[in-house]
Amino acid sequence: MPKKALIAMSGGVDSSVAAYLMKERGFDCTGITLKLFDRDNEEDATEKACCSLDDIEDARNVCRRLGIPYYVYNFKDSFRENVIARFIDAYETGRTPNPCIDCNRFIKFEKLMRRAEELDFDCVVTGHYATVEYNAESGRYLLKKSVDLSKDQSYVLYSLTQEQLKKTVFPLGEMTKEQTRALAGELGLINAGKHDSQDICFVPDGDYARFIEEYTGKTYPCGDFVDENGTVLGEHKGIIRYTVGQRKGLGLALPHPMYVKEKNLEENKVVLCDNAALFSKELLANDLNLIAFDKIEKPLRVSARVRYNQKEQPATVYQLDSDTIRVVFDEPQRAISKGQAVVLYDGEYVLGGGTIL
RNA sequence: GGCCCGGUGGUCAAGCGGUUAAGACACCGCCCUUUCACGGCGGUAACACGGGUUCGAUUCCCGUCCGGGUCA
Repeated sequence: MPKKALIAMSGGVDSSVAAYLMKERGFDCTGITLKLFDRDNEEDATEKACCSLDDIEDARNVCRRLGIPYYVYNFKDSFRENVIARFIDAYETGRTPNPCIDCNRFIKFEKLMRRAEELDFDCVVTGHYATVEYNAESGRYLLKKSVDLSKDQSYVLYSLTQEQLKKTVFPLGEMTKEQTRALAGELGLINAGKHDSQDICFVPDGDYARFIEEYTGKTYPCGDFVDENGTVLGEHKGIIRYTVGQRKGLGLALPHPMYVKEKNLEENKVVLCDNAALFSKELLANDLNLIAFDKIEKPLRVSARVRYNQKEQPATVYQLDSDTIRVVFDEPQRAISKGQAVVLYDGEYVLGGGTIL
């Protein structure tokens, strides 16, 4: 009796090849696409974002070619609740969310995984570039970077629990992106040349601030840009439009480039500074999820990232309580932003991570 | 009203009798990127106006207009 695999397919190359690989490995595969939201204007839905009709047609096409069943699951409600609402809330409270992490945490590996269990699937499969490895010694499932470090997505998967990792397969973890595309080409998959997704999937034009305003029907008032002394430098266009470390879009002509240092919600002010003032040495994070062990008993040396595309930085981690850690970097880090994730690594392994406070 | 100073791209700001009229910041595009950002590369864009002087005026002179300062 072959194991049953549920393949989460976006319509892109990666998950399509993942489906193929699982089939090759002898799994009884079923492809599905999550319908996460409705597009307002379908014409706008370029290949940049998922969930368009084209993407569903591509996924369906691939499944037909692979000879596996295909379904579309409607997860719009939970996506709205767990991803979009949290995304908006974060911006409204002065943080900078990472919706991809929430989508993995609450949708793909939570809601979808539960659905898969109900339907007696043995595992959930995605096209992420990362690897799950069982460690017999510790009896734990470990999350590891993909061999293609340039495409590694372990950062956005740090929230996976042992139960989730146990039932997760990432068939692309040992492949490079080039190999994936080449294989898709050999197989004649319709999306072999389709470009990678980017931007926030539910904000296809990249203007997330406009999305929030349209979605909520609110407008976010203008306020002052001030320097670190409180001197007014200009007017900002609504506090949701800025994130710590941001330079572009300020619209200010000053002698030097200026960056967002922090956002003051109470006074609706955005504080600016020069690049050097953006660095800080430590942070607190909650939403702690540890993968490699249950808790951090004593100060732990790690390398850590505070943003998706960042080189890891040496640091020491202290666990403060079951949900909170303190991370002290050896060298000050630039633009640590509330709402982004710190992810802790030991070499190729993800130890865990949390949401920056 | 008199006197003085200044008016160069969106902003700031070089320069000067003959230049492709710098640069910075902003803006736009591309690249990077399954978040937001950072970053890299490239791009659009200016001599207030009217007269002179000169072979030639952004540059010198004179007016006009507009700022700022100052003096009864």
